Amino acid sequence: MPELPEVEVVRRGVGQWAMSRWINEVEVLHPRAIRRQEAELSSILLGRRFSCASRRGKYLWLPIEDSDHCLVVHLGMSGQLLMQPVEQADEPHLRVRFGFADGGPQLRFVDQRTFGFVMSDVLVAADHDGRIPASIQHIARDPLDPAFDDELFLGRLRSKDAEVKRLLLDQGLISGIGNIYADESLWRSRIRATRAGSSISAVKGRQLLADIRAVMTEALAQGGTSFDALYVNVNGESGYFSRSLNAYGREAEPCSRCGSPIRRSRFMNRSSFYCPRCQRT
DNA sequence: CATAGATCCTGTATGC
DNA sequence: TGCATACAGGATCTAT
Repeated sequence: MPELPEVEVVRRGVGQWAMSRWINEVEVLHPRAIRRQEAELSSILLGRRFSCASRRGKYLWLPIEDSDHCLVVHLGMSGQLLMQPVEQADEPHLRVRFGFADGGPQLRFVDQRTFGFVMSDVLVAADHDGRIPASIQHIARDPLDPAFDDELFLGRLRSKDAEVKRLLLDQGLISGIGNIYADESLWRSRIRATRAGSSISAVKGRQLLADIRAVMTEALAQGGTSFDALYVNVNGESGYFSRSLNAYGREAEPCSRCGSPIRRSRFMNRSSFYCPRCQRT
């Protein structure tokens, strides 16, 4: 599932291959993928160029040159942004095609489970620098953002009685974390997912934040190696299986720290993996 | 407001 | 072999 590191790899790929090229085609193959705004999408994009690729948490956006608009992209669970040659056959779950006047590789949005989307949006002033899409103003900065406010996050985390894992998954509190990196970060910090945010000490909270950054930075470093010129290689799944996971997906396998079998439990309609010995509370 | 749970979706894996 | 069910989970919505 694409989380912050995977989305960042996509951002770099799109930023390298889809910028400053005149857009002359927007073809929508599935209305759900664009939240039913086909007319807006075409009108803001045709005859224009993307100027750069930005990201906050799991959200990507591509500002449009000489415009207040942008293309917002969320990969959901199974979304992919691919750069594909024009002659390449359509993918089975191709949802939107963006073609360029230079006849070079197309930008394609492919999504099996249709939780992802691409949509047009207006850019508005952000709290500090630059502008962000209006629809993601409620998304908190992510832990790799230089402007992320550690103390603000820790204060909010420690003021809530909700379970710490749910708080990590709350994109309004800290963005970019999904089920996999939540489990991995909690494993590193030896914190049980069900613990209340208010029970986390300031010291432990800082350690958790450091572990979140460490696991994401390591994943990003590994994701970057599989990058290919014509294929923005982030389908979220293929990359991360090659990574060194300590908890996620390792039910019944020995904890790499203490040897106890990793356990799995249901939580928030999804699986949680943890070491019952290392993560006592 | 805070919190907990349901819901969207479809390909793959598993059970009988 | 065939059919039914479980599972994956990001974000949003609903109910309490």
